[in-house]
Amino acid sequence: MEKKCTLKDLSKILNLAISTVSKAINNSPEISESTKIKVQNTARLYNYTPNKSAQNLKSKRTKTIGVIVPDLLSHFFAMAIHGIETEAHSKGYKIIICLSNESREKESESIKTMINGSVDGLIISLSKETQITGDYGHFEEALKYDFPIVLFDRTFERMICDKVSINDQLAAKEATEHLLKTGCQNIIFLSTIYDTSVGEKRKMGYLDGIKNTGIQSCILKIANYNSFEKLLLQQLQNIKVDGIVAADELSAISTIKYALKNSYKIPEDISVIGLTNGVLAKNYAPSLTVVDQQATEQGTLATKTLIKRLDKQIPSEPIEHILKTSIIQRQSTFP
Amino acid sequence: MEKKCTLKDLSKILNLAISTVSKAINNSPEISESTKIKVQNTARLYNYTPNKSAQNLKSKRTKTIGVIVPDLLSHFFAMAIHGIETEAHSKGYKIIICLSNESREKESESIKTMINGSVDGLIISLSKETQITGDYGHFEEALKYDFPIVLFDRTFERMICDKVSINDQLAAKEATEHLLKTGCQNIIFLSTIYDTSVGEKRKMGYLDGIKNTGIQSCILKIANYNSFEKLLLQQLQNIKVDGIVAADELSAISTIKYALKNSYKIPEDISVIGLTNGVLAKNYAPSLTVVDQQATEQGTLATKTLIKRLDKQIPSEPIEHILKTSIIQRQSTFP
DNA sequence: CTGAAAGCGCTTACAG
DNA sequence: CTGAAAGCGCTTACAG
Repeated sequence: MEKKCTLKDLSKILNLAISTVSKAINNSPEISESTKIKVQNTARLYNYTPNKSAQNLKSKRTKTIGVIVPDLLSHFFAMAIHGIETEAHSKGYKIIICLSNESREKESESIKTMINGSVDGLIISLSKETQITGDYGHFEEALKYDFPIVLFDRTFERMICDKVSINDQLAAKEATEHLLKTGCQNIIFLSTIYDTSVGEKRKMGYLDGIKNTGIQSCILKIANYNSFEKLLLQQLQNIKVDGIVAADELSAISTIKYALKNSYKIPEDISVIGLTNGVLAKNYAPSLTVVDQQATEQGTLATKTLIKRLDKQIPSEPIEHILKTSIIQRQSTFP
Repeated sequence: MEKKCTLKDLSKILNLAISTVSKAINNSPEISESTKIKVQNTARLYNYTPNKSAQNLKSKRTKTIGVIVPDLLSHFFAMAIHGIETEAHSKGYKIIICLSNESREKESESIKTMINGSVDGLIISLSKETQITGDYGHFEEALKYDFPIVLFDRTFERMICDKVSINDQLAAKEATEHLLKTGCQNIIFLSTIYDTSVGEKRKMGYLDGIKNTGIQSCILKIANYNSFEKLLLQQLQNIKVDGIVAADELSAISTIKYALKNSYKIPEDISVIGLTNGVLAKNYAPSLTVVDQQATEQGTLATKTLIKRLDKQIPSEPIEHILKTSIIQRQSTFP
């Protein structure tokens, strides 16, 4: 491995001071055209590129953003990160990704290793465990030093920092109202994520949606996909159901799958609406009507907000963005 | 924003030399137990954490790995990155992710910004454009300096570096043979990606598979999903077909969808096998038999190889790993 | 216009 | 056992 060329190497080769070489390379107006050209040419010749760690050490900025998400395999986070990366890249930032795997411990560890000069700011969607335990101690240090953090999607209202989210409660309410509009009279809420803040909000939205309609609320919690079919069938046989609001994409698709398998017609017997969009929703037969969670947009906006914060382009009070969701009408509900 | 505590700060507080403080914190045997304790306590008290950029500058190592992939939205890469992150994390490495968006330009840019002391090594899956143009000039500099690179999945045989991949041609051959084994006699190959290197290899594998079986080869190319149903039906009415090898996941799922819609039974009338695994394949009804591309495993192995290379635990000649693919038997083919 | 010097925050070989 | 000094590679205020 050849050694990388440094300013010092160039200065020796060119017989100039290191500082002169540095300025010439950075196109400082202090330096004469002729030496600039000379320096830049030999720099190119020797494939000189400035050492990032050294630059970061001086500038106290790394031009990288840390991202901590629960996982990458769910389409939502993959899309969000896509949005984050695209926006970051367009502003000259790189992103470092850490996965919390829904574990508070790993989230904590990631925060710790990233806030020590590895990144300029953090974009985080909270892990399930953090939300369940309600223990936000691992954010204390970062917040104490005013380390810039933007929370997105899975946020925590009492944390003082910038936030980007959708109104999950409203989204679920609109989903419920959509079913009402298409004529459903017995709408239940099905959730496999009832222990997250998002799951809770969506449930509340469902309750909002049926308020004053005379519909009896009914919430079907399913902890494990192994018992999905059994629990769903029990429910369908137990009370009349003609509409289901599912708290996420996979549970909505599973609902359709098992309902069809047991000879229910979708949407004739049961309309199904899901609370996130993804490949499954789009390509399933029947395709799934969903409330879009604006994954890419959340990522993009979180990044924009963070960079503005870093550039001190926004007032010091935390900003909270709430994105509008929209319903994508497909085949699992009546038009 | 309070200033972060540094060694210098601690040394002033403790009335010790910076070097002593540094050694005490790093548990050097040179330092007496008593001062170690004193130093470590006040370090904790002041929330001291070493500055990463400074450490990197000294050690010339960043303990981070750069990852460049074409996109994140395809399940394959999301899984691969999942594997990379998990393995990297377990070895104390962070990962920086850049997306090439299938563009050679962006790939090149990412390489350039990462090899300057931002990361210790690179894991890359080549962009489509790079593969089509065959222009690998942007790797020259990195290779010249023996910068550690591991290529995975979309590799380039003439590049001298470590590689991890599967044998696409063999995978398609095995898919075809799987259909033969289950009794199919009229097997066609369906592809929407016939213009990529991978698509070409899979087609070759199909041809390998039917060689010496007396089966008439038939390749159905579909350029656009808008005409998918029409072209598929034409084909099915035109000649007898009882088995379809689809070149990727979505085209396999679409095949099932439109076949079912037109009253063909899967697998009774037509068996379908797809060449990548993903959420769709797993959750569709019927679920799709696939040749698994070992996404996570490719990611994991690429990371292991890279870290071994960084630790100089492997001989200097490049290593090429070819992972065995395996068939995941599901409902779209007979057992 | 060029250069010497200080400093970013750390580590480590060397003295004492 | 403790500390002074050099150095990682860069930038920049200050002299000349």
